[in-house]
Amino acid sequence: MEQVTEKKQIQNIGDIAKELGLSKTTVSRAISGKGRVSQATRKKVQEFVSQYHYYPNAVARGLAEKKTYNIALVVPKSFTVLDLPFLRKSMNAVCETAAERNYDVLLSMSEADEYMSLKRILDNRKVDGVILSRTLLEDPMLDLLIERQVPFVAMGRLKNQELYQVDNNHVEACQNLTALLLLKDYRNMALFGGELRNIVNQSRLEGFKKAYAQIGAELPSECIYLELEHEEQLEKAVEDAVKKHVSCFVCMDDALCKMVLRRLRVLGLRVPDDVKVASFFDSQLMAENNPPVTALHFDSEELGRTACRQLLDLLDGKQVEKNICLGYQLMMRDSTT
Amino acid sequence: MEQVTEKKQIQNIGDIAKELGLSKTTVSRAISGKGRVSQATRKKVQEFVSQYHYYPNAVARGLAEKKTYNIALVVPKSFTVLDLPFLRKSMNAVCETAAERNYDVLLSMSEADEYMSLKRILDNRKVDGVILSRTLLEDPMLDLLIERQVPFVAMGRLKNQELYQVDNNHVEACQNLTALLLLKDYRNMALFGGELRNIVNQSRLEGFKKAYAQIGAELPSECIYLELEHEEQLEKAVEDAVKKHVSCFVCMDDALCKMVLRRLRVLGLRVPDDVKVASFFDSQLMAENNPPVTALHFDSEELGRTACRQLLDLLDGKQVEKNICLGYQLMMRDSTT
DNA sequence: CTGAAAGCGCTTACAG
DNA sequence: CTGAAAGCGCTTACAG
Repeated sequence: MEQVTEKKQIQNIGDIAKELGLSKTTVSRAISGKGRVSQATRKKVQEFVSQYHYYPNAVARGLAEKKTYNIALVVPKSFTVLDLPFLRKSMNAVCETAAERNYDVLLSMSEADEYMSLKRILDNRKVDGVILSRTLLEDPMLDLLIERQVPFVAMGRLKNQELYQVDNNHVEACQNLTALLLLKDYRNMALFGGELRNIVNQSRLEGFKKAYAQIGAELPSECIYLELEHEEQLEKAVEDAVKKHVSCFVCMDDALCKMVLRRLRVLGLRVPDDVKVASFFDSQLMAENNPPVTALHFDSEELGRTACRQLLDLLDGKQVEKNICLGYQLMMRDSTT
Repeated sequence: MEQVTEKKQIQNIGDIAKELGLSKTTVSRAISGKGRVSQATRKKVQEFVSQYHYYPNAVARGLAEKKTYNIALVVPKSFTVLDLPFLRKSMNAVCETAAERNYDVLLSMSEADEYMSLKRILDNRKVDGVILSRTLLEDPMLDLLIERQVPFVAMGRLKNQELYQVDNNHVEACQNLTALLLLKDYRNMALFGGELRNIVNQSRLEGFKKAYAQIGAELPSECIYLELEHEEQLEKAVEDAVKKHVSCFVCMDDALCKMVLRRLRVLGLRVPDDVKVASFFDSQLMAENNPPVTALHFDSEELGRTACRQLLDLLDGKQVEKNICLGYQLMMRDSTT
């Protein structure tokens, strides 16, 4: 009476075992590749599996192995418009690298000092490890991760060098760009920077200072404007710098740089004829500006890929370098000629 | 000899049952709230649980219930710079809404016509449902989702109205903005649009046309430039429009609008004195432009929140509206005065 | 109201 | 090389 002519529904290894007259154990081993199974049996199982498009239930496997095959990627909830291409590219690279090793990425979007989203994920035991997309001084999330003993990797420099981290060499990059500008004899420089709570801004400041030390020039401390967040603060800083006859405006990132450029335009100062402009962070907007802006470029895909590999290797129990340092490019453009 | 004075490690409901002299069944029921448990027992369990910061293993629960408490969020891998704030905000809203209901979000980044990332996630049975962040005509991902019978919701209009989708009323929004411009007597209009494969661009075109029909004016078919992707194509289109004495440049999105503005500047045409400009998609860049650009604004957080609720309700077996339509705002700014 | 038992779909000692 | 059995940490009929 029943119609059983349809293609059998294969839901789990039990079904396969029944069809093939094997035990679940053997089927499991043939699929996973772990444990010894005869060539013939393995081939039989594998052919069956691919014929029926069977994929083992990753959740069940995880439960048995006490793993989840998921990692969490923590990204800032709010970000300036201009930082996003960088973030997106590194997210892309993380996802791709994870997928290559059959891991999935859980998204945790949170603001600074807010880690409930990550806490929920850890409480629910949904991930094997975590990737942090930026680093802050005194980040409560770090304490949470350390307390829970969850393996994690930070994209960006961390205060504690014993923690896993991967970063571009911002210090050296900023030092080199600053030194080049000094060598071009752009001596009246000003530096515009954001929150020093972002460790990357500390690195940038450090690089800037090192260039002066290297060249043997005196640091223009009165022209270093930091903790700039709002447009008004920046406008005041730019005006102050103009009063001090600054002729080379160095910005810590592209968002600040965009505001500086806008302000200079309002003040009627032309780039590069009247003043020079450079940025410690590149983006499409820097390249597209008229004139194009000299900037430091970082490969965000490489950053994401490296961080993800580092974490997955760590999860696999491999020996992993704690402190990986990546390179940078100096994009010399018209704004500093 | 042994030191057992430390706080006991509570790993699972078995441990709790042992400590409290109850069965795992009762503990499970007390925690989940399902099934009858006496007030006293429930209280005892709950107090124990919160004292020991115990959280049930979501993966194990999922396996038993045949659920994962995960959803996948599919976002485009490559996106123009300017689209991102919109995407990020809706992603944010999806994550928050999911978290409120104790669901997590798996990130699937993929290009058009490429669905391996999603396929992997579905094959591995890692999610209960899927949210699509944009809609395309003839999207192979849709076929995959339908074939696999995975519940999903699209942010954006779908050709098949029987599928779950939530969208802003782009047609009406574009119609209204166009009509307002026509009523202001900006009759020499041109429309600049991207790929019609993006369904939202179809809606925009439809709205534009409807406004002409509504006002009873003749559609300037020769000034409708579509499928513009590369800057050169757009430049040619702008020049052609200028030749045809177009005085109001309407752009389908902010990215195109930015290019149009740049081109008009190069051609020495001032906004709004010489020509007017409007965009069917708002962003920070439109508001910050000099002059600020009239544009249609959509609440991306509302979009994400609504899509996520729709999906989670669907997964809960609730009755869900198939076709949700959200509003819009007309941001009338200096570029059209 | 409570519990023993079976089950979710896997893995993995252990024994043969 | 292969398999029966126990286990991962939960849920949920079923019985009392």
